[in-house]
Amino acid sequence: MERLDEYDLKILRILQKDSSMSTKKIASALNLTASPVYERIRKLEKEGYIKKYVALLNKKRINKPVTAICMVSLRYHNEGFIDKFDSQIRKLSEVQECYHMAGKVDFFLKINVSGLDEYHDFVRTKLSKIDNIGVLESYFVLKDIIDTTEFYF
Amino acid sequence: MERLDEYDLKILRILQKDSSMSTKKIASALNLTASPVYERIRKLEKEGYIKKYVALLNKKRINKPVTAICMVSLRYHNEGFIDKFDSQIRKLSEVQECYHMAGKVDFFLKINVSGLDEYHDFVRTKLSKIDNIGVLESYFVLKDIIDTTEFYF
DNA sequence: GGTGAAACCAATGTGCT
DNA sequence: AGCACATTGGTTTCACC
Repeated sequence: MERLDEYDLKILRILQKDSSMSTKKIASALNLTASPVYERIRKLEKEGYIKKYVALLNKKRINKPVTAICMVSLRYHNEGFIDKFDSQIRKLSEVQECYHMAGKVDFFLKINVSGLDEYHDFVRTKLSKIDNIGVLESYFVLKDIIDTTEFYF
Repeated sequence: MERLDEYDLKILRILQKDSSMSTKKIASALNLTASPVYERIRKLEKEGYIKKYVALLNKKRINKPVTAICMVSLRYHNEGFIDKFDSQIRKLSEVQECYHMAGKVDFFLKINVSGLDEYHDFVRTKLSKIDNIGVLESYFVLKDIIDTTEFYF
């Protein structure tokens, strides 16, 4: 599929809001029958538009109420050091997002923990043990204003 | 999560990795039958551990390859101004995450766009139109190192 | 590309242990 | 709490348009 038509876009918009909707229900929302919707969804999966289906959990309910944003800059910036940071940060399961950035800050991290004690422990025994960290600044989330996985199109 | 036993935790771990797994398949992974697994999943939904089920899309495939992190600080910090920022930022569909922070930076934003032109436009015609913004700093993602919705427990 | 029917199989509900 | 079985209803395929 080289290009998505309006039906495909609508299917993607629905599925990224609620993937538990049945093919039948999506079909009736689009004034189609189940078969073409079923085939389109399969195609969107196969061609990589849909990465995966997941359950989103309530972080407060599962005892990870504290979110921190952490900005990291390395001391040295040759390729080896960046790759080394990459491979070490991937092992830290508290990190939900980590982006390599352009500019003064090298990495943004989003970290979920049960409380400040666990965060302290995370920084002390895990994050700060990674080689070559120059600057490390932590910020705590007071309130989630927007937190979605949807893309607008 | 005092009320959750090891089965519940395993179910949550599976569903946040892949919610398209059938009840039967989850059951056989836990050495159980479908009925108790089905009832546990219902309970986890009803009691708010599971917020929703969604499809995660491939941002490059759907033409939103550029991610920016934006740090915003307000000029004035009385309650009215914070609420006003809150209600105005929610209307901007490019923003996938927005957190109200403790400390020097007031808000972190994650923004997805099709390219730098669209980002320029977003900042010029939408973000900078919000009242009371003091500092606005943008950073661009070079590479996603970790980008998951899973919580580790 | 879409429709509708048929076969198949998972989700769901009940009753037993 | 879990298991087994029955029913409902969604998924998937396919012949036809």
